[in-house]
Amino acid sequence: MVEMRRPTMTDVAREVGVTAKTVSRVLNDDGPVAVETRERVMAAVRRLGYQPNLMARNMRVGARDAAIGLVIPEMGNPFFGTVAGGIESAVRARGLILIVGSSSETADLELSLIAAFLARRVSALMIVPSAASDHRHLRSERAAGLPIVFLDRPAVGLTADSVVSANREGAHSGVTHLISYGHRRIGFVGDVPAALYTRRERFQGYRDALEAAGLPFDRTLVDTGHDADAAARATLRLLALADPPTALFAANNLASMGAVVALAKAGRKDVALVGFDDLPLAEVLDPPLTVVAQDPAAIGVEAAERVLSRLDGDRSRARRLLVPTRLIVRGSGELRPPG
Amino acid sequence: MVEMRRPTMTDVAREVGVTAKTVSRVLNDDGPVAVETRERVMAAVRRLGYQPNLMARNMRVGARDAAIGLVIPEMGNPFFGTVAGGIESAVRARGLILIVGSSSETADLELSLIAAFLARRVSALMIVPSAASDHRHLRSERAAGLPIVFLDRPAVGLTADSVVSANREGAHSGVTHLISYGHRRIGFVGDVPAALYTRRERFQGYRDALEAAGLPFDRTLVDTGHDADAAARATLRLLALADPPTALFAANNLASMGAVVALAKAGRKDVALVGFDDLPLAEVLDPPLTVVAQDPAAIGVEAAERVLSRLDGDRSRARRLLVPTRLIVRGSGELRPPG
DNA sequence: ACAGCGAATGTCAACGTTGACATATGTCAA
DNA sequence: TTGACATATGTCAACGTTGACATTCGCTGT
Repeated sequence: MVEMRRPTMTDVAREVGVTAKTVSRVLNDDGPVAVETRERVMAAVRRLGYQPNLMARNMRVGARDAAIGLVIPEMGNPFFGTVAGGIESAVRARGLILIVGSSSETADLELSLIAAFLARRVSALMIVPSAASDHRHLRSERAAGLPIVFLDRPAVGLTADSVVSANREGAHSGVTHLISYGHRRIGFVGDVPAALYTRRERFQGYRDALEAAGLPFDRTLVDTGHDADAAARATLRLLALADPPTALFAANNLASMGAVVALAKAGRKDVALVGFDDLPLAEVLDPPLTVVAQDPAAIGVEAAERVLSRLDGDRSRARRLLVPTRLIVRGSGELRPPG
Repeated sequence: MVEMRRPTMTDVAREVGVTAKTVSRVLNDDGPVAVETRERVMAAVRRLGYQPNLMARNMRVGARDAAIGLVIPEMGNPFFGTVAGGIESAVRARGLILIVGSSSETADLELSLIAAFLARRVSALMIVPSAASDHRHLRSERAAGLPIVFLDRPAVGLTADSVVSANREGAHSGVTHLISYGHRRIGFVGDVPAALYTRRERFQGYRDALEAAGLPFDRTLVDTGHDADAAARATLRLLALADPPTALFAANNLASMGAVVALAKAGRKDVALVGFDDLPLAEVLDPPLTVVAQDPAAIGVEAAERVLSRLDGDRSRARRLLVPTRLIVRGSGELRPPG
């Protein structure tokens, strides 16, 4: 099998006996072309398996690629997958295509992904920033008119649109819910402190709720796990305290999974639990898991619409959009403290 | 704020007082450049915020884009998300970037995504085919040397590499497991028949297992649900039969979720269940869910390695790679039939 | 003193496509 | 018959980059 060079417009043109420009006219429905010529061109296109070269086209017309670059921390996490799905469905009608890269939650990879996207002249950037990243370097791009929207977490060092969950409010409502069922010692299981925006916001919501109820903040009730296993261990440490919590607030989906597993394995069906972010099968757990549900698809859709309106020339100032959360009451958050 | 034109190599060159070629040499570490010139060029690059234009570069050098196009049915489904994650991690070291599009399980969208990828001159295609698609149109690309690998489901009308789960074997082992616990009437809950490769294979594994055990095949025990809700309804229909199954085999993750939910809501903890594809939290369900686990990350990694070796010039004939499944015994599949 | 050489840089064309403009042919009204 | 005009096509250059080749300069060895 001979390795064939891919046909160009010129090849098609030669085949038909016209110039490349005529082929271009046919393919772009530009200018007048005789019906018969059009047909012969299309036939040659099919016969040769011609595929237009978007790189050359974009370069010639000085246009950016009809693609949107998306940076997420991990592909496997269904939260981000659903966000990406929301974006895709929202931009599809515009003929835009999504380029996705995962940063593994590192600033380095995030940076090189962004560079890769910029080198491909994407039409817009959508970024879920990793913990330690800084976005000052994007200022010149923003000045050049590139739409940049941040998702789930806001930009650092750059004024730009962002679409995030109502983290603080959501955490506040979840913790307040536990308090309303009589709990006074409520554990917090979340990500590594400080670094991550969502963790900070949700933690603040937790503290606000305690304070609003006149409950003391006890730092021994706060523990950390960056994945489900670590969260499970953190949960067990909290339960082993001399004066243990009667309820837990898990600040993200992995923390929730860890807490659920730890409670189940320890046979502790008496400990109340509210998770941030919904989980599949939460309703059939024992007890069914009460959660503060986010709406990842809506985050994606809203962010995509922000991008589209920027592409349409919206020059209004950058906005932060809060996507509301919803408390879903299922059982685990309505257990009362013993005694 | 003035909308700035993005700087080109020529702009950088003018700034430094050299020609574009010298800037090119600096940026590509090509040919000799005086240390001082190099430094001044780099300074100008930073000052202007110059980003190389990959489209122009690729066109000039006649190279394909260092990107891989991936078509999956849905972004939100964690199975495909994990597959994509596996691919990404495997190709990252090669500096390749992933372009993902979702076909929503339709042949039309799949086709237009593939066209979009080809127009961008991706270095390789990775495709999870949708139900009704045909891949004859890719023959010329394959002949031109483009690596094309199919995942989860094989190609139709095209000889190409594919990486799929050991569906038939896995289903066989799951059903055989149920049989070994004394079940003789085993229900099958899966996708819409016929169309989908995975459904066909798993169904065949189910039938093979019955036959190997000398059990009759009863078509009334086979029902269909294309999503979790539909699968839940299918499960309830099966349980309502005059002579109902004592065990169920759920042929994919959504079917499993539907079956789990239906059994839980109906309070039927006596019905045995084995699911195909693992679920998060399966271990803490009541009873814990026994599954035939796939390894989506491994599918992604294997497929990516296939692509990389093809890119490295491997011209051996197309292979189908089976990624083994693993029976994870947790409880739901070890319930014995009543009586 | 000078050929010979390597280092540093420049010139030019080309990748595939399309915008701007030019040309050729046919049609129709005056 | 002329010219005005629309239709159909062609020519040329340019997008930003880099390969091939040319030029300039200072240095070395003889």
